[in-house]
Amino acid sequence: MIDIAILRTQRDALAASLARRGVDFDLDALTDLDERRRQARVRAEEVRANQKAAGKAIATLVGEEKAEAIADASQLAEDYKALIADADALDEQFNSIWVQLPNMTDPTAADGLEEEDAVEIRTVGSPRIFDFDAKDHVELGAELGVLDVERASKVSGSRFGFVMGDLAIVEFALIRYAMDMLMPHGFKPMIPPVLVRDHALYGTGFFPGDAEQVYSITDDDLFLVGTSEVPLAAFHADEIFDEDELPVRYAGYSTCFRREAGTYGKDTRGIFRVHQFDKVEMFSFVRPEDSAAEHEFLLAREEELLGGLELPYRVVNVAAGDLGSSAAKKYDIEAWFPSQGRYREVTSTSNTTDYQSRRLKIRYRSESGNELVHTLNGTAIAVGRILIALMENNQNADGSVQIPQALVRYAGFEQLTAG
RNA sequence: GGAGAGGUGGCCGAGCGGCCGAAGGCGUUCGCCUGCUAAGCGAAUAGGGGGUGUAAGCCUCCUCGAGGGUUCAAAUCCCUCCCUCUCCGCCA
Repeated sequence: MIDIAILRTQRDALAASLARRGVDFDLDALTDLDERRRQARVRAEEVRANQKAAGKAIATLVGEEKAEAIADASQLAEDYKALIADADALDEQFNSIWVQLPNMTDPTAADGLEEEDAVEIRTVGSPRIFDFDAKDHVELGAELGVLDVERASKVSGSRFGFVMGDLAIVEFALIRYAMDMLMPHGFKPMIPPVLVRDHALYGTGFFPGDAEQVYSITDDDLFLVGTSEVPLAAFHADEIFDEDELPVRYAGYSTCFRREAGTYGKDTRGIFRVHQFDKVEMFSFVRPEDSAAEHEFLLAREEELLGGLELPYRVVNVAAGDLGSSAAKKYDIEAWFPSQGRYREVTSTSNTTDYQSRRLKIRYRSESGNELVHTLNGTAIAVGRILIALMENNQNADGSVQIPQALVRYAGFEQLTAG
């Protein structure tokens, strides 16, 4: 949710921001509604103030005077009820529209509406040229006996996988690798709940917009998170930090659940796009003036992690129209996937400015009063896709897979081999 | 799943129809004092919306878990829901 003051004082900037996202909103109607709701509120409050004053006087009166005063106050109470109902209805009408507005777009976010409009910032490493027929991760995994998607579909349907044996150990290695890399930078390891209540999803901007991507446990009014960003952000809901506590950084490890509604026929092979995967997610709470730098900082951590795994990748600045509702700016890192012959997203880091903190009421005490913090998130390790990238990029002609040096100390072996 | 207790400001904790947005304590901040960062003294100290003002400020409304209700008046009474804790049962 963005600041309502922006509608009143920076309407042109808001209109420009929406235009860059390709979102169409009738701001004139919204401004009109905003004015009417405030007027209604003032009318109701005037009557309420009179009613309260009258009520206080009653306590000091007796007999007929008292009876008369009660009758008068009674009328005021009735009037107030009608007026406040009016004001509340207008508020509700306004808010239902307002929460749908996406975050203000950062001027440095790339122009364009589509995924393809992302602007490449840099490429690191280069795709490997194979002197043998490279296999994809499904084939490699099956032959090595470390990945089974066929049985997964028997058990759970499409878009699931069993990660097995040494490949499972590589996941554990990746997690520890990520934590060891992040902890020195002040990230606290967290294992959050993956079932959350709806306020956490509203607070992070996934509801109402992206509700169709979220698994719901209707019997208990709980929802499975698609990223630990959700519980990590909501962790500090309704709290006020002391300024010197900031920045607060977390590295959350959790399973992530996504319905992938509307992606039929897209990335259907293997575990590239699945309903369930594990991820280490970075999350930061910072002062507003620090968020742009923090965003670069998170990107730097992502590059450090990927670079350490020796994977070829490129960094892109995501187009305004492809940002999602809560991000003002977003960088994706795309690693090279040999079987697809192209770069695909493996991490994503967003500066959500005060969009989430406003909804979650996360503030800090500053000299000029309490202010909303800025929140940012970024993928440290999306396990499934990294496992694919490692297998496909580091495969040998005999179907074995080389483990990057940085992981060997955690995994305890240097290769994935059959048998 | 069964039985009970409770949800009040940064924290603890009183209040149980009107003088309560809320005693008292702790903490924090500012000032004073004391020949050292201790004690003591004084003051300030919840969040949010709206109006007005260049601003400091002033006015006003809402919030004592959430939402309804009773009443001229609700933290206080009634209803529904949520959450936490204790005991029992079950369980990784």
